[in-house]
Amino acid sequence: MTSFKSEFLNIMHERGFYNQCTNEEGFDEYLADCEKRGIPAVGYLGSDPTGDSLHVGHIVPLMMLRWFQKCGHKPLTLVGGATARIGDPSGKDKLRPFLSEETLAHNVEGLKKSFMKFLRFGEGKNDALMVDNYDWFKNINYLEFLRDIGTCYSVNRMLTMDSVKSRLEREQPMSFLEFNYMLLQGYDFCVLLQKYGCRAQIAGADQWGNIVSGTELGRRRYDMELFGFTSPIITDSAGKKMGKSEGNAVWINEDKLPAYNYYQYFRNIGDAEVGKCLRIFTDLPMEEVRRLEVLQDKEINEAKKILAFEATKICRGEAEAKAAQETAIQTFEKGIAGDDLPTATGSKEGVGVLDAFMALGFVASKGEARRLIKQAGLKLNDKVITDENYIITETDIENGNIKLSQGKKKHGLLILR
RNA sequence: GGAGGGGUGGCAGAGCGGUCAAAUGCAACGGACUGUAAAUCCGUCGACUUUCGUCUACGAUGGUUCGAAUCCAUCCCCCUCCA
Repeated sequence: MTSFKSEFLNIMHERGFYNQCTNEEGFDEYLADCEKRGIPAVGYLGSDPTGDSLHVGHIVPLMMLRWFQKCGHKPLTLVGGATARIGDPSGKDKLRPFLSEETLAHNVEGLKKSFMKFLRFGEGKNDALMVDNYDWFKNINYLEFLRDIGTCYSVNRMLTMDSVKSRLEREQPMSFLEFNYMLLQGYDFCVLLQKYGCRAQIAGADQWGNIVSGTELGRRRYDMELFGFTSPIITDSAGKKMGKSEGNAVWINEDKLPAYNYYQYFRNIGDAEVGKCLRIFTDLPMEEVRRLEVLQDKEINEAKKILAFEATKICRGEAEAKAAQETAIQTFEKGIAGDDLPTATGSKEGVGVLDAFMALGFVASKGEARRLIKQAGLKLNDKVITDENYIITETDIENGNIKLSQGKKKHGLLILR
């Protein structure tokens, strides 16, 4: 096993966060030196506010930053207010739609909330700081920018960057606007270097090109070595990106997804993913991870519960995680309905089954509910519903609840009032 | 500015006057098997009512026709090449 001098890189390697580094030895030396002298190294993670919450796919670099902080270093979280106005061409075939000012402002707030779940912000020497690149880009002078920064970039080189090259190869259009994206991100890095002494950028593997853009600019323009460090893109055993549940993204912010659903996402993870997820999505010590990931067959469910609980705890807090877990145990193991299940309300006069499932949001239309009934996919208090015209009334209350289920995994409560 | 190509359901992508609610693939969902896993098999996959049926939908608006996603006109948007 490779051994690094710095605690941070050792952890990254051991937990499966390590994908690629611009200069492994140099970065290791730098970090080890900081750690030894008790001076925090400064590293940043950038994210464009193209949505109003991050989802599990974004957690990987966030967790890296979390460990970075735990190792005594100082994380910066950059919100790409400016870069979101451009659109990162990496991995995209099309120009992104422009976002309105209101949407951007709303998204920035959402992003900040997401960040705060994973890092400790404040004024202390290794507390995290939030910055927005719109602050330095909004008043930038185009001519100066071109002369200062543009001279450091060779178009020949830019054309070889993957984000650009793949577009050209697939004969997809790329606007000049997007072409400039890497200059902005490169410039960000250097601004943070000058303002905060930031020498490291941490991100997902898809950001490699943009990171290199920054390290090269740092060397050319400021004669400073910057480090880039990326995580692998986390995929499931089928090779698909993780982070979708029931066709929807698994959001970090609670207003986008209840803790119970968040918990269930991890509870339902594939066997093959358990070890990987324990390393990446939880803070559990490695001895514990190693113990859990070797569990087989039914026992692996215990590992999944711990994974789900620990992951939910980080993102939603311990109380929420406990409530979610309790509800899951009640619902799935004891067969009675837990309190944290999604609920819908209906009239005391009685509610048609089709409407009840609509109200819970389990089905998008009555037609869909009918189909599911034909397929024996809907249940009322664990009994398969066969009559689509059935009216649910108070006589259906069992154990104090009316439990509605779709398939085996989606459960909800109906409250009559 | 000139020439050409294109805009179809969550995505990809057929259809090119009726038999089109629209092939096929992916995704998604339900069932069987299981462990709230994976793989596999079966089924479903616009809306309303389910029995017939009705309505909305193939960039937008008009038109031709008994009948249009399919033809025509105008407009909007996208792409490629040339200048």
